[in-house]
Amino acid sequence: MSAEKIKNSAASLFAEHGYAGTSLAQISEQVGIKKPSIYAHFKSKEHLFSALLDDAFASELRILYGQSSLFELLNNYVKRHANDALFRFLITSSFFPPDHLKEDILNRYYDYLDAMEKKTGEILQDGIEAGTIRNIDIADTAAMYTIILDSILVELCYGSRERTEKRLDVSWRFFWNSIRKGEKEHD
Amino acid sequence: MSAEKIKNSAASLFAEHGYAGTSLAQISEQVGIKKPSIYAHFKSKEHLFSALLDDAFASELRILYGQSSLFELLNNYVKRHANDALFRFLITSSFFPPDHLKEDILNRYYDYLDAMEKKTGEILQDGIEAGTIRNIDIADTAAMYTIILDSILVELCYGSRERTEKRLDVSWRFFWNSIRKGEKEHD
DNA sequence: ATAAAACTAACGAACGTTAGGAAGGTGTTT
DNA sequence: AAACACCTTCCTAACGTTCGTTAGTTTTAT
Repeated sequence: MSAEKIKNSAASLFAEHGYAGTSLAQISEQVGIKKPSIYAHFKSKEHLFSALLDDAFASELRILYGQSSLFELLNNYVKRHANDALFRFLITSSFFPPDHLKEDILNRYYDYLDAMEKKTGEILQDGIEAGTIRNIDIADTAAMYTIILDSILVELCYGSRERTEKRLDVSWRFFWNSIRKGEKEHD
Repeated sequence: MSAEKIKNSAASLFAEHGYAGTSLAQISEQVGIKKPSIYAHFKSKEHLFSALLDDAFASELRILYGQSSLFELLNNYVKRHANDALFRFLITSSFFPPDHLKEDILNRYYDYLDAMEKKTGEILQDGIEAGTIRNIDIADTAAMYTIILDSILVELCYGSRERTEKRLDVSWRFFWNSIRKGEKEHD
């Protein structure tokens, strides 16, 4: 299916150069078709972008709900960033949305964050009940987890793998050290 | 001076719409001159952008070196974001640089981060010697501080003041709680 | 008088988009 | 089985607009 090829190319190009910085000519060239052929599959540049957004948010939610470990979820983001153009597209578009979709994207992103804080809260609650996590304030801790996640996403944007891994290591040690159960809470 | 007016308008437009998303027509219109008049002050769109970058990095370093409190430095970022277009321009351009300057910006941004981690390390060292901070690993802690800073910058990008303040509050409590001296380290 | 800073006019290139038609496959009617 | 209409997908050609930029000229200030 050529529509899928268009989506793939568009996702990686939008992710790298942004909405305004990506032309239909670039996309069609990467796919190997002529520029107007895109219109056989998508009504406009905006519609193509919106279709990608739908895919990206849906995919992200699916992955989120399949996760049950806070560390693995973080790790999952790092791993996917290298190969998943749709994921990179989503990060870029959330950080830097085109004008006409700013509000829409923001709302959907906040919805996603809410879903994630809810999910995070559930995992924390499980940990408390299982006795592996101290009796922390769940809302605050979930918020702190989101903070760490965002900082990981930032580092992913800059593209240095080693910096990201280091950041993941440091932030997780701080975070885990703050919530884990144990007689000695700092090393 | 009209060159300054151009810089101001360009900074806020670049910050909001990005390099590719901002046209010289928009800039000149906001300044109140005709489009070609920009060329009396800047050789090209790229040169205008580069001039802004120089200003922004210089300004940021100056502010960084004038700071002596880790919390105040964070707070300073939040406060400036509302009024300082050059600062917003710097964040946007660092997160999402135009292609032809990607490498240059990245290097300068890393230099800035290094300067900040160094400065952070000094402040932490002072705190340890003064007895207000525990005997933590300075490099790790400075890295963690940068993580928190980045997450604040992310939230600033999304523009919700209250979310930013909440994030500042939560992250600082976690951070400070992890490094401050005190018989009881968690509430 | 001289130089800087603004203007009008226009350039070629690139943009997103539309019109109109050719090629190929699918299913229905004779 | 052959002929038909139909729809999808791709094409070429071209549209109007906007882009960054240049040339040449006039205004403004020193």
